[in-house]
Amino acid sequence: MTGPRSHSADRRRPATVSIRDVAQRAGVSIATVSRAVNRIPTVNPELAERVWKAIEEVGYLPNTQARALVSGRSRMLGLIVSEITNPFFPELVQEFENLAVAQGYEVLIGSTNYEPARTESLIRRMLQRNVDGVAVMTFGIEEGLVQKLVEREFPLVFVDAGPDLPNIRVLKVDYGEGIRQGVQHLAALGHRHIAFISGPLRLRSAVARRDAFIKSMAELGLVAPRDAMMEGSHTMEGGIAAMEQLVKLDPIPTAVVCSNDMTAIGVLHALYRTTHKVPADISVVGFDDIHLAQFMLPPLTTVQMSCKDLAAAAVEALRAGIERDNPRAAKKEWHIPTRLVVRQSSAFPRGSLPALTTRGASHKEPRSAEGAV
Amino acid sequence: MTGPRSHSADRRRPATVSIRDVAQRAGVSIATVSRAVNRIPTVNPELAERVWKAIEEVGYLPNTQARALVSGRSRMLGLIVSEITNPFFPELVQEFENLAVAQGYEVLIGSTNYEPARTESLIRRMLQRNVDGVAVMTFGIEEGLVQKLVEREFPLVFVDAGPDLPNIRVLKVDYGEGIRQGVQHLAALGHRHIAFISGPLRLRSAVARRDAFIKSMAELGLVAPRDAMMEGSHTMEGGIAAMEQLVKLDPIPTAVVCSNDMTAIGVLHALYRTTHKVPADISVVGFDDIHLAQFMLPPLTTVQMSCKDLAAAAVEALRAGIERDNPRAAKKEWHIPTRLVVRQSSAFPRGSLPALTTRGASHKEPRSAEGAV
DNA sequence: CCAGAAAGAGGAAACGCTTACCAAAATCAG
DNA sequence: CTGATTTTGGTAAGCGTTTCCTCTTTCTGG
Repeated sequence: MTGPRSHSADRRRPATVSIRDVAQRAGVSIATVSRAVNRIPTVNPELAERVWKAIEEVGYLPNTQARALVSGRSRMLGLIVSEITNPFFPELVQEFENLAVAQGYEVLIGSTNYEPARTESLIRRMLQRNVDGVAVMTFGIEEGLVQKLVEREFPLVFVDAGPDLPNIRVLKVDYGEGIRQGVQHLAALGHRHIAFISGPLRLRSAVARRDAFIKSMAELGLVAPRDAMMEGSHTMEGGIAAMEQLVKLDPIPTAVVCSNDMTAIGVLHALYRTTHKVPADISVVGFDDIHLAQFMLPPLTTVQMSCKDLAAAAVEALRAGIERDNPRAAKKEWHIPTRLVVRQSSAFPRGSLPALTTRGASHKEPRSAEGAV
Repeated sequence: MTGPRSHSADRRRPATVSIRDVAQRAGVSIATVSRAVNRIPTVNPELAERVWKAIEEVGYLPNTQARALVSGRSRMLGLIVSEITNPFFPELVQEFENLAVAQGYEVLIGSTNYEPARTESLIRRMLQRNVDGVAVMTFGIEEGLVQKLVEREFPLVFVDAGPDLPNIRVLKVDYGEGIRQGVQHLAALGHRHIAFISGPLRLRSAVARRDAFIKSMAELGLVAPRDAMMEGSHTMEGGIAAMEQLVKLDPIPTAVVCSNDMTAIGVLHALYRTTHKVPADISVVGFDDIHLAQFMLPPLTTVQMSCKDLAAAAVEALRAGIERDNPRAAKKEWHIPTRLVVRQSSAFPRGSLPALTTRGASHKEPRSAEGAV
C-alpha cells in the first residue's frame, strides 16, 4: 500500500508516480513537495532534504502537462523552418535545441516545405500545444501566418523582416557584408561576368540577398545582365535548372554566386554534367557555409552565416519576449554578421593567368586570401 | 462581458479561450461542448451544429495539455536519432512527422550525438513530457537507455535489435540483400580488392552492416584483408580518415563499400585530395541513398534504405503499441528491404577495360545495370 | 393513458500540479 | 509573561479537459 501506485487506481497506462506519493513518503504535504521541487527558499532545509530523498526513492518526475496547465506556461518553444531536409536547417535546429534545453525549454519543430497549408496547420498545432513562443526561421514569411499569432499577442521571432509590434522581435542578417566580400573576391580575381542564382523571390530574404548582390556589383561598376540573374528555389534541383540556362549564355559567365549552398551544390553538379571545370572554367560561390560545403568537390567558397549566432539570437530574443522580467525585454532587433570563406571553387577566370590546372591540384592554386577577406 | 476572456481574469499571458466560453456562447454545458468536439454520437445534431458555430465564432482551440492531463495520453511521440545533422535523419524525421501528424500526433525530436549524457537527458525529458511512445532510430542502442523506459512499460520501437519484451517492437532492416547486390555489382565489374568502411562498431547496426559485407564477399569466394576493413564514424570526417589509410595499402583496393553515404562522401573528398579518380581508379559504394547522393560528383552508387518505409513502419509499430485496440497490436517485427541503386561512382577497375575516360564523360560509361540489380 | 425504458444534456469529480491564503508554531519586544 | 511579528507548513482553489452519474425529457408498449 505504500508503493508508487498506491493512491491512484491504475486504469491509466503509465504507472505514474505523483507528487502525492512523494509527500506521503516524506511525511509532508504536497505543497511542501512542490515548494521543495521549485526551490522556494521558505522551505526548511531539513524538510527539503527529506523531500529530495523521497523523490529519489519513488522515482518521481514532475508531470509537465499539469505544470503547464496551472502555470499557463508550457516551457515549449516552436521552431518553424522552411525545409528540414536542407542541411542548413538541421544545423540550426541542433544549436537552437541545445540552447533551449539548457534553459529548460523543449522544442517543437516544424517545416513548412513552402506550402501554405502546411504552415497553417503548423501554427495551429503549436498554438494548441501552448508553446510559449515561436521562432519563424523560414527566411521569408508567408503572410497570413503572422496574423493568427499576432492576434494572440504571442512572443514571436522572425528573420530579416517582421511587423513592428510589441511582441515581435527580428533577427537582421547582414547580407550586405558577406556578399560584398564575395563579389569583391571574384572581381579581384578578374571576373567581370558574374551571374547570380537567387532563392524563390516571394521570400523576402531571397530578395534581400539578391539586392545585396546587385548593390555589391554596382559598387564595383559592374552590372549583371538580366539573363544572368536566375531565380532558383534554394534546392539542388533549382541550382541545376538555373545553371543549365546560364551555360547557354554568350558570353558565358565566368562566375556564379548562389543564394545558398544547396543551390551551389546543384550548380556544381550541373557543371559536372556539362563537363565544365570548377573553378577553371567557372567559379562558384555559395551562401550559408553548411558543414557539407567544405567537403564538396571542389570545396565550396561560400558566405558564412553562422547558425550558432542565429540560434543564439533566436533563443535570446524568444526569452526576452516570454520572460517579462528579462533584462533584454526591450530589445527588438538582433544583428547577425556574415563573412566570406574562401575555398577552392573560386579562382582566376580562364585566360587571365596561363595554364592553370584544375581538379585534384586546385587546392594548391594561388588564392587571394584564406578565410575572411 | 461576453467576449472570449469574460470568465477568466486575464492574469495569464495567452488570452485563452476555453471550453467554457464556447459553452456560454452556444448556450449549452461544457460537457456537451466536449462531446461535440470529440464527435460523440449521442449528442443532438442540432446542438452539435450550434456548438461548432460557437467554436468558430470565439476561435476556440482545445488545450492539449488539459486533454493530456485527464486522458493520460499526450498524443506526442518521441523520435530519437543519433545525429540530426546527418542528412539521412532529416529525411527520416520529415517522413515520420508527416505520418505522425496525419494520425494526430505531435513529435518530439532529439539527437543523441552518440553522447550517453545527452541520451540520458533526452529520455528524461521525453518521459517528463509524457510522450505516448518513443522510436529509437539511433541504429544501435546505447544500453542503459532501454532500462529506464522498459521499466515504465513504455511503447518502444527499436531498429535492428531490441529486447524481446511485450511493449517493444523492432524494425529489422534487411542489410543482407542490398549489400549483397552492391558486392555482386562490384565483383561483376571485375573488382577483387574491395575495402569496407564501417560505422562505429559499438553500434549493433554498424556491426550488422559489416557482417553483411563479409558474408556477401564470402559467397563470392572473396575475402577482404583485415587492413581493408576500416572503422569509420558514419561521418564525412570518418570517411576521410579511413580512406587516407586505405590508399596507403599495397595493393590499393579498387573499390570501397561504405556503411553510410556520409562516409562515402568523405571518401570522395579524400580521393579528390589525393588526386585519385572516381570511378576510374577506385569505385565507391555508399549506403542509405540520401537525397544528396545523386548530386555528388560523381553521382553515388549506393544501397537504398527507404526512409519512407522506415518511418512508416516506425509510426505503425508505435501505434500498435499505444492503441490497445490496434489490429496490429500483436505484431512485433517489421521488415525493411534494401536495394542497390547504381549510379556513376562505380565502374570497371582500371586495366580491365581499355581507356576509360572518367570525369565529365563518366555518365555515359557502360554500366552493368541501372537501378536494382 | 401510464409505467418503464431510452436518449440526451447537465453537474461535478477527477487528472497532477502551483499558489494564494491561513493557521500554527516559534521568535521577539516590551 | 503577554501580545505582536515572523517563519513555515497545510488546506484548498483552481488550470481546461474528460467522463461518470444523475436528472429530464421523450418515446414505446401494454
